Amino acid sequence: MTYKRPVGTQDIVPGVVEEWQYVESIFRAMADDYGYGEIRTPIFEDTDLFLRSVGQETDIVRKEMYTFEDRGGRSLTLRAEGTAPAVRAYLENNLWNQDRERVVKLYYVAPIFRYDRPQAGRYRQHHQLGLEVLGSPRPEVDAEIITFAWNFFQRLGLQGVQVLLNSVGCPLCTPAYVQKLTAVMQESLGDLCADCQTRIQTNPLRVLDCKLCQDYVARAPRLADELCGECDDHLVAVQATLNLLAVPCTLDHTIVRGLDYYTKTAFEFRVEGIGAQASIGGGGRYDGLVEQCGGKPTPGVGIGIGLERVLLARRHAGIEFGADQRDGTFVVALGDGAWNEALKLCYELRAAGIRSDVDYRRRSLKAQLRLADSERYVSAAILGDDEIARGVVSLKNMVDGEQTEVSRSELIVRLS
RNA sequence: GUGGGAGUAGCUCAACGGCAGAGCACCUGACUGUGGCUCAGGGGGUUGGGGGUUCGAAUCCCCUCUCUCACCCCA
Repeated sequence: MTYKRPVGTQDIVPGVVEEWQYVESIFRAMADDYGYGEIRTPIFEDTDLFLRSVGQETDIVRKEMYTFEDRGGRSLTLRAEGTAPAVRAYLENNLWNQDRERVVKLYYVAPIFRYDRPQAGRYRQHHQLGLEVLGSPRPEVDAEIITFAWNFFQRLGLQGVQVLLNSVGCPLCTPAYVQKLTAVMQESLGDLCADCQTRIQTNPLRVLDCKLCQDYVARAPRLADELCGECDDHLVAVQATLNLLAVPCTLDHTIVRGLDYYTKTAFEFRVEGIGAQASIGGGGRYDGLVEQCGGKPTPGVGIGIGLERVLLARRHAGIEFGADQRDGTFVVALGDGAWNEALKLCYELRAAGIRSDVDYRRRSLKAQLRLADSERYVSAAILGDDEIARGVVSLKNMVDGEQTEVSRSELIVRLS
């Protein structure tokens, strides 16, 4: 083995890719039902897009981006996050169509790259199922995205999914809260963990979700209690809508998210049993991001769902996938003279939309039937000199072993 | 970036200083035109890589790579 896949990446091979396709298909079907359109953006973007949107002081920017220079000297970065590229594309393609209030609903299924140390549920290339709604400040939209994710997880059979909700305020109320928080934290600065001692300067809200410093966080005022009237109303309305739609959620004051662009609603979906990385989805509102990216002031909300973690959660929940479904007809040739005829029949079946194959190793009848069985064909069409002479095939059912003679002309109809 | 655990056949693992093995899988045959069950036989390995100690290393020591779990952080 000369080459190995890069650290933190994975090959998704036949046998496991089917469950990925299944989960993706549920997501796509639901996105369509909810009125979202798919957007596909480049796998890399100008580095600046991430620097300016995600935030200079976030871990993603500070130590996790896959940044490289192309031959033209441009600094590019592999997609570190889904929202910024979507917003960029929204502006660049004028999806808002000159109507600033137009509600544009986008979804994506895309690989995300972060230079992290891999562990359970964490990869350097992972995949996110994302939703973004641009143009609406309404709390019902926040609730729609959360409800979508909740229903998606239900549909996939995940039990015990926790929905954690919070508000990180807006430029009107957050700064005042940050001042209060900083003041309280300064009192016990020496007791905070090393990270928080710097965080309190660079990104004060992040202190709230530090696992080590929760004792001190508990003494500080809660952000949700310090919101301005508009942010408070918004949070209450999101909760009310979720309640209306029967989505259970818990207010959690430590949810602040790791990206700088969030305003008002911040939320996270967690599930136990898949390791330390328990978050299977997260997102929030970003009312300032579009403007920051050079557009007119436009509100937005979004979510990213971790595909690998959803798959992990399904496995942990004991959900079996793709048991032993059989389909198609394997063509078995008997005798040297039958191979060409078998090949022709195989292509006829394929052209008729019937899964089919032959044994290119031209082995014995026994070996061919074994192959048909292990490749999960539901039947085998046996062609020997005898059958060819009479214009028939011996059609063997691979489940019960019963065999009948079918004329070549009726075969396709019979199998369709 | 930091710390713990682990790398032996395609897979799961044994051998723990003395001839590298088992189960499963794969291939062939018993059954020369009938898969699964059974039985018999067969192919498969630079023991992750490099260096060192030793008469002798999968085994002990050092380095390195990878996997894995956790911290940090995120999906």
